[in-house]
Amino acid sequence: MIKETPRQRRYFKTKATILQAAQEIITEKGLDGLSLRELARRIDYSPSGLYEYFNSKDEIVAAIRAEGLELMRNYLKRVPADLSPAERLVQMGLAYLEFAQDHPEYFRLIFSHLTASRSSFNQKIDEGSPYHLLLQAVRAVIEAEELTLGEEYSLQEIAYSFWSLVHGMAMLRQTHLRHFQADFERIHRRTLRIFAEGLKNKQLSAA
Amino acid sequence: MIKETPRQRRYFKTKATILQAAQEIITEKGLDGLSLRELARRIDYSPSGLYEYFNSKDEIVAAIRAEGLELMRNYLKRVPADLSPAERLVQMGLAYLEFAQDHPEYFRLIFSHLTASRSSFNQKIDEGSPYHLLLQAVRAVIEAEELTLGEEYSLQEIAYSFWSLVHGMAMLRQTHLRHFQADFERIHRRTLRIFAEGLKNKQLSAA
DNA sequence: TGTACATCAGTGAACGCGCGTTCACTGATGTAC
DNA sequence: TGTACATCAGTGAACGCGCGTTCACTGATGTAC
Repeated sequence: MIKETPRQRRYFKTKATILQAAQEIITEKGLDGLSLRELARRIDYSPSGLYEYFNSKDEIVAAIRAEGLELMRNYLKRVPADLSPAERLVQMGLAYLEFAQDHPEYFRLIFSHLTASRSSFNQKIDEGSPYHLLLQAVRAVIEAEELTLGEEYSLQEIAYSFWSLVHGMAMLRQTHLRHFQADFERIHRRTLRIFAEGLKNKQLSAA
Repeated sequence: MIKETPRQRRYFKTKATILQAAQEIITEKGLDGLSLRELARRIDYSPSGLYEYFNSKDEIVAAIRAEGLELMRNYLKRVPADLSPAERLVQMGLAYLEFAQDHPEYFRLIFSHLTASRSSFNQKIDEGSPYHLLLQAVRAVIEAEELTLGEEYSLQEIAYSFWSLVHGMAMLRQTHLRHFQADFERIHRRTLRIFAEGLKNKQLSAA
């Protein structure tokens, strides 16, 4: 194993400090509110000093986006494996919503700029990606019920629909319904459950 | 009827020109790309001249947002009334998606800043608002089937779910899945149909 | 262990940019008699 | 219809701001002998 020199340790520590401060600013003021000057001010640094660690502002933002994506993955992976497939799918959706609620700025950051690496259903899915986790959960429901899907409405399309549903809930809650008071948690749980139960319906492909 | 003076006519015409140019810029470069200087340049005007018609940049943006909302309403109102209630609901969702696809910048503008005027399910709904149109379509489906809803999962919650579904589809398509190739139109139609048919299921409230 | 040197981390000033808004102004348009 | 005056639409320069990035630099830290 390679030993870390003090210099390297210091380097990584500073880098982490920068990212943390940047994340705080984004949380407080949104992505538009992030400037290198303020970032430097916050950690008692000169703006030019940041260029020792990152080549541009974009690079900093990209690093934070990656952190956010990792955090989101963790929310989804935290869902227990020993639930019934349908209930697991529901919990998956709720975890997605919880992430969006707990870390709205990460959520916005991820979806405002990060474009999917795949460009069609045929391409290989990045294992461990949020979408992959979701797709597996949907697959488990289908397989548990020994359903055969209509050729048209494939597994991936169902996963996409489920994703759209929770994504829309998360987005609306953050934007248009920001000040709307309701027991969203209960509504979401009920809706997702109906969706998951609906998957068991043999007539899926007949619509 | 009050006669329009030439001065007034000219005034409204210029105002419209400004808004149109602003809308074009937003379409081309997004909201962040809109500046009063460029706007003025485009219509051969000085930036300060704009203040004859609007008190601030925000006022211009707000005017455009209102236009966008009106346009969206038109998309939804265009859905024929003589369809079966379920099919009408489906068409409503597709119209929403079509609007988002045709006018992505309007769509983003509306949902990035415009906050719902209501703050709970109990408050009165603004008639003619997109949400009101949607809610009526959902109501028609329920009534046509003579269903009684479980007390918990009310009409408005169903409308909210449907809205979330189409909203998520629209958002994902514009952001994360921007470069993803698929027959979205077909997938959307199928999914919305399943949703609408699902509403007829008596067990709705038992989930 | 001490010294000479190389590398490194961080600074401060400056560049060049575009922004929204204000304000004193002027020439054109409309109005009253 | 002509004239004197008021109103109006639009200009151009300036204010004050904050931005990302570059660059010559310096003092601190590490390295080789």
